[in-house]
Order: sequence, then structure tokens, then C-alpha cells
Amino acid sequence: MADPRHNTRTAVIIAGPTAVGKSEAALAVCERYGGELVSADSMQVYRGLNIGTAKPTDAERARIPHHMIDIADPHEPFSVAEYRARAEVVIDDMFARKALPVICGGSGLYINSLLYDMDFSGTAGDADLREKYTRLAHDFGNSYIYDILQRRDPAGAEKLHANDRKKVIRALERIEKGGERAGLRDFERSFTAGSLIDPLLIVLTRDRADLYELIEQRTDRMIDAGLEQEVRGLTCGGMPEDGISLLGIGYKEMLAYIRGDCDLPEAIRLIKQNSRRYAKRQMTWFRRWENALFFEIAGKTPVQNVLPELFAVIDAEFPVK
RNA sequence: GGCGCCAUAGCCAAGUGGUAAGGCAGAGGUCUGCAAAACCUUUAUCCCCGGUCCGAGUCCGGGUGGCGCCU
Repeated sequence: MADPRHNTRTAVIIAGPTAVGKSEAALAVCERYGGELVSADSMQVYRGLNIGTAKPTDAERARIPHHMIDIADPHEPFSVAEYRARAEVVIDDMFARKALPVICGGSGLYINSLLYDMDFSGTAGDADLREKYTRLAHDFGNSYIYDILQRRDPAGAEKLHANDRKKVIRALERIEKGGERAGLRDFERSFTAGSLIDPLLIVLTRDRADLYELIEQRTDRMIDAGLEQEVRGLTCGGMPEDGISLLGIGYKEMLAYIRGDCDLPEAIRLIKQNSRRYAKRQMTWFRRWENALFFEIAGKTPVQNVLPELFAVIDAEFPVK
């Protein structure tokens, strides 16, 4: 009898705000359905960022193969384009091997890059161009470069706010390098055409107040586990302190403390606050996915409690191996 | 007991007669190569009572609360 997975590109996606319990749920799904974990986390891709990114432990990684983790040098910038390209290879290989991809992570944009036909072709980032426009914006104001964009791509400009310098610059970069106009492209909200996978999109949630408590507890555990040493080790290695990887929550605050800009309790307070805000932003991102199935985990109880419910839904999609 | 100062949103805070700046926190949202990033939107009738005035957060009297000084 043919395994229904043979002819499909079905993948399970487990998303949710930070600290909700995604990894545990994903591991359980992998074990039950013969899956392998594909991380969708913009910070776990960096080698050396372990404690602060709540990276899976060696034990967990021995249990189930993990992909898209530790694939980038923390000194080098990484991007969604690269993520999508590499994930595509990984996922295709899994389909060829009849393994179920269990995509787990909280980086909305990274997940979207797998769900939609995002076209990153041609117009790669250009450091010189970015620097040029950054200088112009700095010297003459954000509206100066926004005006340029308005002239060259009115429709694209309309979608951006003049103060969103980073995105305005990217839009200009695309026009200048590839001649394309952001305004001409838009993708559908449904993930059918162009998706790399046929997703079963699951979003884990918790009551806000409970989630916030879990976030704070986890932050304290990260501190106890030696986050400070981890950050010191990274910077000692000649790591530029403005590198992207050190912009992550837990890293930038610890760096401020190490530099003497604030005391430790303040750094911890900021890590907690930034994590809470991040969780909030994640939820607004996930709420936009119309086809997502939301599973609310009661209070601060372990994820295990929603597993039966979760399995029932996945079972309907395809049988246990 | 006396004298003085203060009392504006969860916090800080501007405003000294003309119909409540700003910052922080919170909440909501945006998102096509830095996304754990970047950006946008949003929150009060001014401690209570009485008075003056066309009009009071702003002036006067009383009350309550806090701070400081004095005996």
C-alpha cells in the first residue's frame, strides 16, 4: 500500500510565540510521524548562539535530526533569501527520503518564505548601495530618499512609510540593481501557488499573561545557564559588536551590560521586556495566516497536554507511520 | 503645633486664565535579502468641595494626601 506521503509535499509547520513550547511539540510530532525537524528561526541559524536562542540541546538533536541550525557564521550576515534557498534543498531531500518535514520556529518571515512564492532572485543586498542611501537619509532626512522612491516607483512607495528607512532603501536597491518595482508585486494570502510545501499550519498559543511568565522564567534560566559568558566568548572572538547575530534578544542587552552601559538587573529586565514585545509581534504575524490552526495551551501547563489534540488533526492528514 | 512646597494618564513630566506638550510602559498593526530587525497607530479632561470669571489644570478659600523646615 502506498504511503500517502509519497506523492505529496505535505509538511507540518509548528509556529508560535517565543517560549510557548514549540520545540517540544515538534519533537513529539517528529517521533510519532517519522519526521525531521527544520528550524525556522532567524537566530538559531548562527553557530555559537546557543543559550540565548534556546537552541535545541545535543540530546534533543541526537533524538531527531535537526536542520537549518548552526548553518551560518555569526560574523557574517544571513538573510531570508539564503534561508529559503537552503531550506528548499533540505526539504526536497526529505521528500525524496520520505521523511516528514516538521518546520518549527517563530520567525514569521522565514516561514512565509517557504509558504509563498517570494522572489528573491537577482537583487541581492548591496552594501555600497545601502551605505550610499543610508548616508543620504542621514544627511538630508528620511523623506529625501523616500521622495526618490516615490518618483521611481510610486506604487512601491505607497506601501512603505517614509520613516521605514530600512525598507525604503531595500526598495531603491531593488530598482537600481534589478530594475524591478516593488509596487508591481504582491503575493496572495493563500499558500497554494509558489509554496515549497503543502503545509499543515499549526500555531501554538497561550494566554498572554501566562506566556509572559514563562518568558521571564526562561530568561532567568538563560542567565543561570551562563548567557553572560556566551556573549563574552562571542565578542572575544573578534566579533564585531554590531553584527546581526548580536542584535538578537538576550545578546544586545548582555552586550550593553558587559560594556558597562547598564547593570545586570537592568539588562535582565530589558531581555524580558524585549522578549515579551517580540512575542506580541509574533502573534500579530501569525494571526494573518488565514489557514492556520490555533491550539491554545492551557495556563502554564506543559505542551504535552495539547499533543493528543494535535495528533488527531495530523492523523486526519496522514496515518501514523 | 507653626511655616513652606507639591498634588496632571500605569510611571516620569510640560503647561501660570482660553478649552491638556513630550517621553517611558502598555495595547493594536505593518512586513518580499539585516526580521529576535525596522516601522506605523493609539491612551487623561488635570486629588476633593466651594468661589471669582464669558471662560480655570492654571486665580481665591476650605478639605484630604505627600514632602521639607521650624518649635
